[in-house]
Amino acid sequence: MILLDYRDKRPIYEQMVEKLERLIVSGGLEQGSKMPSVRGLAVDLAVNPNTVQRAYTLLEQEGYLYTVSGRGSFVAPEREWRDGQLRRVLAEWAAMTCKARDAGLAQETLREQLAAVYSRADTEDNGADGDMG
Amino acid sequence: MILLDYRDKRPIYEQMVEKLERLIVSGGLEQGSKMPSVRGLAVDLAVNPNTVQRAYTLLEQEGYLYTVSGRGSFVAPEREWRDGQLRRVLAEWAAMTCKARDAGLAQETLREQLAAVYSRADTEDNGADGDMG
DNA sequence: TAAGTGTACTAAGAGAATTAATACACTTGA
DNA sequence: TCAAGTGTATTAATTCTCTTAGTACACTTA
Repeated sequence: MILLDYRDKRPIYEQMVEKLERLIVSGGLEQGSKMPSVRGLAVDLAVNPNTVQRAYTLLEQEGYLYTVSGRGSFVAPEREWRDGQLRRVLAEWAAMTCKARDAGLAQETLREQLAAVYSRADTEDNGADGDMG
Repeated sequence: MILLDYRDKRPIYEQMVEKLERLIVSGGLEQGSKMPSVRGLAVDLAVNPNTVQRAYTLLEQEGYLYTVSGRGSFVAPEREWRDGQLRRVLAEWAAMTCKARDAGLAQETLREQLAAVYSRADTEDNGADGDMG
């Protein structure tokens, strides 16, 4: 199902979350389908069941899975995790905006930057080098 | 000069950075004046010189100090650190905005949120010199 | 040269984060 | 009812990063 990269410095559970998340978003796992059991996947990947459990818990918190105790974990419908995703990012963004406001940045400045970011919708990440002077 | 709080769970160097930063911003240390030497302050606070060194390095990166090897560290002029501060926060904010954009949030949504954040600027009333160009 | 300054490198210690071990609780079907 | 499957909780061992300390080096000035 997924493959672990042992050269990856991140913890196993984090790696699993990323890969499973990607798998779900890409449609590799159908909505409503049953996930492998905690123990099953643990054996499969040769890790401790608790590690799988941790990954599943995180995925559930993000809305990608839902769990029925005694039955198993299942892939959540897209609107569940998509909304959750957006909500989470928006909350984080608002917090950052508060911080910017408190630091003394003017609303106009941020509005300009906002427009700038959306005009260059090509680059990957890290729009850290803007010109503001 | 400053006083360490040993009940504070944060690392010493971080505490020092905060207190010295506050001291500089408040005008408690005059621009261009010489900071205590790394060893001097270390003895004064009963910590290792490297800890002071680390705090000074961070303060320098943030523009609060400048250093001349063999001579000492000095308080930087206000425009240095004020601009640096704003630039840093703005860069962080822009990065976060890129992330929000990539997650699929619409520009309109962020514009609304931006306005919302600035309309409830209630928690702090004083120190309202928001001149930044 | 000597005494002051900041700097670089390495290692020890502490604490948090990660993973493992184990026992418990729920659901289903024979 | 029981057995085999499932997720869950608690605690312990381990690993690892961060912080701090020790020490030696390099630069500036008098």
